[in-house]
Amino acid sequence: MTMPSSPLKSWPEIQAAGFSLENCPVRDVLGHVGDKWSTLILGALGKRAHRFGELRRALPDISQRMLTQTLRDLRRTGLVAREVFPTVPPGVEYSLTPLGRSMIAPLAALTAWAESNHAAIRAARADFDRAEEEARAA
Amino acid sequence: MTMPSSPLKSWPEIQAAGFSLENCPVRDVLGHVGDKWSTLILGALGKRAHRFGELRRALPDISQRMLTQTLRDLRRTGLVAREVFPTVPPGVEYSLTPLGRSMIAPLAALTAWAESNHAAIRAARADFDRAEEEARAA
DNA sequence: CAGCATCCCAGTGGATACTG
DNA sequence: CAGTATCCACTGGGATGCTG
Repeated sequence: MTMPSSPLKSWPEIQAAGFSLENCPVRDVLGHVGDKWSTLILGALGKRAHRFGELRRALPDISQRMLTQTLRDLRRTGLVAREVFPTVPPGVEYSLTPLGRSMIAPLAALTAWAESNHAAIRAARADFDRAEEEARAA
Repeated sequence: MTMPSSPLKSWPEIQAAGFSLENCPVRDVLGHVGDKWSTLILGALGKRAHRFGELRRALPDISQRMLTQTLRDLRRTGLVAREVFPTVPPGVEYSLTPLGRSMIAPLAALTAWAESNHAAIRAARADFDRAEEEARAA
């Protein structure tokens, strides 16, 4: 997702206008949720702690740049913990913090919703695209 | 958020690796969640149906380009309905579909989580940034 | 009023190469 | 092994102007 570096000024008005959108943290969280990789990483770490390389293998399509960066972001938000083992070769283990674990439930609720409604969503998409196609033909 | 136009091939492995991430619809939904504007629009429409212009006013910072585009996307996913009133001047009303309404609950669960934990998140960020600052100083 | 088209820049994220 | 650094292509999204 695209999070603006400069804070939006008018969110107070926005949230007043409609929803439970706090100043920033909500956006931060939703940013992670919408992020292509964050949820995948959170999911993997939800199962068990992973080493860096394990995560790479678990998420075949992620570049190490994105993995590093996303992990950094998740750590910064307090969702993921990093532990370094001063062995040779060095090992680094990532795991969910208590905060991160507490997020799994609501996140899972959303993905569960998505899964149980994915038929409807696919149908809606198909309908929409078909209707659009017809419109273009006319 | 950034959704890839070309589907990822290896998600089967990815989801096998860790989480309940269906082929695509879940990503579609999470994309909307992470999107800068979708949740705001969903929230506004969750309160009541809005006209195009009302939405613009409710979301002061959105450009009409993004509003149009996001609404289109939400309609395509089946979350939002559009009704045209052939009046003069023409009026268009947007509202949540039943599917859209059913999504509000899990979405609200997540934003609720974010809100009740935003203190922890802010603290984590501050800690992280401070530690980083120290590291740079050293 | 609602919304499409064009232009354009900043930021995101991939590939690759290098380090502790 | 676990990153960091550089380069670069792509696109998300803002501003502006036009149409039904």
